[in-house]
Amino acid sequence: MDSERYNAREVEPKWQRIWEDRQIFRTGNDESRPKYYVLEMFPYPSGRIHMGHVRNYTMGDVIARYKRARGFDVLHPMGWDAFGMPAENAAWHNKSHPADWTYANIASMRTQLKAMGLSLDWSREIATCDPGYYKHQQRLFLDFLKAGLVVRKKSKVNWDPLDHTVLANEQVIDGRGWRSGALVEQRELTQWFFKITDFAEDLLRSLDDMPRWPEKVRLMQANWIGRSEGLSLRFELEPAPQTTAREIEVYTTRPDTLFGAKFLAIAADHPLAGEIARKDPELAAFIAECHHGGTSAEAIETAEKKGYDTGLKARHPFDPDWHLPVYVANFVLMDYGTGAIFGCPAHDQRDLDFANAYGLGNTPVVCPPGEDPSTFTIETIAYEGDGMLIHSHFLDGMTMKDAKEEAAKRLESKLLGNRPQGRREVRYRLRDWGISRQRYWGCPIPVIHCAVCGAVPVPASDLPVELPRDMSFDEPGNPLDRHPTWKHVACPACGAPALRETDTMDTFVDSSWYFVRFTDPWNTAAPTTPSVVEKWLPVDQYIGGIEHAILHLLYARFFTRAMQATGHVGVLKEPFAGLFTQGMVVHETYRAKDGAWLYPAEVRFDYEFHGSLGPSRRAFRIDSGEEVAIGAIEKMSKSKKNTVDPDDIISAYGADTARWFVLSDSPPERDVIWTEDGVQGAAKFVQRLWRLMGELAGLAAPVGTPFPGDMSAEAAAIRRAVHMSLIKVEEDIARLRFNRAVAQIHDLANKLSAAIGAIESENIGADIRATFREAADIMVLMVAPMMPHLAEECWAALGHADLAAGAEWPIAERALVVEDTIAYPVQVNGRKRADLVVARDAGNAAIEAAALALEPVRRALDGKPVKKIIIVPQRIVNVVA
RNA sequence: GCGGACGUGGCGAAACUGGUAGACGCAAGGGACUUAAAAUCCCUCGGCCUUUGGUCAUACGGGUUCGACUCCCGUCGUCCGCACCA
Repeated sequence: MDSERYNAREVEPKWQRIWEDRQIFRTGNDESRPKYYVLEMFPYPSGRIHMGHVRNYTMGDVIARYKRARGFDVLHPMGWDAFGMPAENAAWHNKSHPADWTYANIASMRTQLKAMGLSLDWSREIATCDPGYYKHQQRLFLDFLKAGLVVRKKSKVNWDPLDHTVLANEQVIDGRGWRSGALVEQRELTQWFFKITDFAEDLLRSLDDMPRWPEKVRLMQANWIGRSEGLSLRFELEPAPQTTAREIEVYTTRPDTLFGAKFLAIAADHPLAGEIARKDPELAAFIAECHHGGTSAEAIETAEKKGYDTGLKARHPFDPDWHLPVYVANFVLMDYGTGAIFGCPAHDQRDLDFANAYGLGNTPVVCPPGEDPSTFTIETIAYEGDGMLIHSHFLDGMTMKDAKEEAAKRLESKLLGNRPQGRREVRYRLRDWGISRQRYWGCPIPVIHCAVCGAVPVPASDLPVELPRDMSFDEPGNPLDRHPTWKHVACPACGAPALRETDTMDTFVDSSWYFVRFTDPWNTAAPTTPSVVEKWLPVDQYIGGIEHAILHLLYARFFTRAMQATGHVGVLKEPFAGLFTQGMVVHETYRAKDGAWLYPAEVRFDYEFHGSLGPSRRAFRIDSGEEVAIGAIEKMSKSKKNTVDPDDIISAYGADTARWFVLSDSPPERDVIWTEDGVQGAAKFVQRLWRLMGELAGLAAPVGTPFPGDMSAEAAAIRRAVHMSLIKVEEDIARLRFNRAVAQIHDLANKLSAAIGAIESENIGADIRATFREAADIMVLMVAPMMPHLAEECWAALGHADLAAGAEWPIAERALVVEDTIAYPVQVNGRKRADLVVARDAGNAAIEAAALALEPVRRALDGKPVKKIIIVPQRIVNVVA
């Protein structure tokens, strides 16, 4: 028998070359087969792929190859998210140019990806740093500008003092820059914004219509958009010397609690606070103090509620003689609502904390169910739930909902200064997307600033505004701004000397439309070809990390809408019909006595036994023998040295082994633990499958042999197992449950090995030979999406002249898996006691009689009378005694 | 604080719509082959007991049901997101 080992190192490049020569993964734009667009989030070209990429791209590739086999016209492209700060940092450290650094990284990562055997259409490759790409992005910017979707406004921005750049709110995590980790400062700058808030309602509402997105992601986006329905309400101020202002506008979602109001509070940044502070140094000092408060989670958590009494008095809207004090308070935010609130201590914890600190008291106006309104009081814990209105005049006895409605209605029809005093309003937490970045390595914003004409768009014919090549990166700040000539241009409108915008776009802009560009990357005249976009979008299956649940995915959803509004996309709205967020690749950490982290390759393991406690595992340094602490299993990171380089795995075991392993152990949405044992297990299975297919090739009938008329029971049983596996693997791949598909294939391999073992005679029947032919072919085609190289090699060994990658998916014969007997587990009082095999068409009476006749059932019944017998067809029999 | 997810052998896990808990794999132990090793093949592998059987067991405590890993209530723990959003 052929005992040759499968040599992935030789075989894999061979098939990769053949695939490439025959261009079988090229996708045209004018086929009529049903389309399927698979996309994995494109990588940042850091220089090396990591295991996370391997997992991500393998999953997408399995789907792409499977869908191709099922007759779909599959689009599966790849590109590079190539702008961003690491290139500039590298330029600064190594004196290399960001473009050179980036393109060199792309070249080496492309080689690595190709070694994985991914079925990608490389003819559509794009890099966002390529002028041929960002030219179109600038065009989109200008079209958005014309459509009113871009605005320039002065605003307070999050300034990252380490990266010298502006960050979007989404990029500030716990008060720190998402990349640098530096404490973010507030600065006032004039910035370009995309008006994502114009689409807030639609972005929120459409989430309900995205069944193939994880619930978790939709929820995160909904929370982020943060819709609230409330009332804008103006309080009249008593005349006072501090200010000429006659009113304060607050925003509230709880107009039902107006009769519980004890104070008004405005933000430290509120214009009125600023006005009063000019004449009131004590208030000025208080405002300054508010600004110094940290924005970190801990700082907010522990921050005391503090306020400053302005001395102003506001009139209660339902009782002009009722005056409320007006405070400046540290817990009121200027950038939400109107920057002012009314405080109802009994029903808002923050207000209660504040009221208790300043002795303002509280009046409960909502009585929880089951409480006695006459005795219900609030001390230190506010009641924020539903209930019945009390102490509230005309609202008394109403539910919260009715009271909100009634209060809103009255305030809408009540006039203050010729305008309704209250106005219903929907507010969002979502802010406009600030895209200006003070960096070199990004897409230039195509605008020229003219002293006379203002901000003038660069004419479309002048695009792209290209980044200058001759740069220096030895100082902090924006290199483009320091360039001696680049920014000096003539105003396109009046011809006078003018200055280019030197800010570049947030790199999230680049990734907000790349999936659209992939549909027709050859169009040099326009960003998209709408008819082609129509054909391919939406992406049928998008796969990437959960870390992009909010930022990237929300921006891309916005962009699709904005592109639709500007005619670059047709009727489509949602870019990603199906979203899958895969888990991370994690690994144990190892730490020496001196605290140094060690690579997995520097450690060996021993097992010790402690009786029933099970084995314990210890780790030792290979070089010194010193014992090493086995640490937590964590996301692979260079700093903790718990990384495994895909290149090493591929050269040691082959791409198929790596692919098989990342698919096999854990459900794809969960983290997978990378272990050396696991990889070896995968490698062993590669060899085992190769041997098994070799054995079957020797026993199987030639390709194309029909089944004989007479099939033995053995042959029928094998066919049943094969087709059962096929059905399950189809279901599992369709639902992205790759770990189950892997288990199923293992199982079938076990069964086929057993079948071969059971057949020892020299003269194997024609039925068995034909069955083995079918079994081997189906097995190989099922494995092909996951281990494509091994599949090709087996396919050829099995006598096929064509490519497995081009073969059609086998047709599962469902009739085969139906058995003519059914094995029922028989329970007595819900506890399994016996098995019962009956004919498929046996009636209930026959099943009951047979079940009661079983010896273990009689024993379990122990003479007790049977109350009833439950028979669930095809499932179970339960005898209730 | 608010919202969400999760909790099953030594480990990763599986279990369909409420129907045989632990498929499949890893690790481990025993055996075969071998001068030896690797590779390969076979057997065992949740706990306990009086072991052709019984009993307990899906974080813990209750409930619904003929039947619960699955549904409901409560407790504990872990992880994730948001966070003074009025």
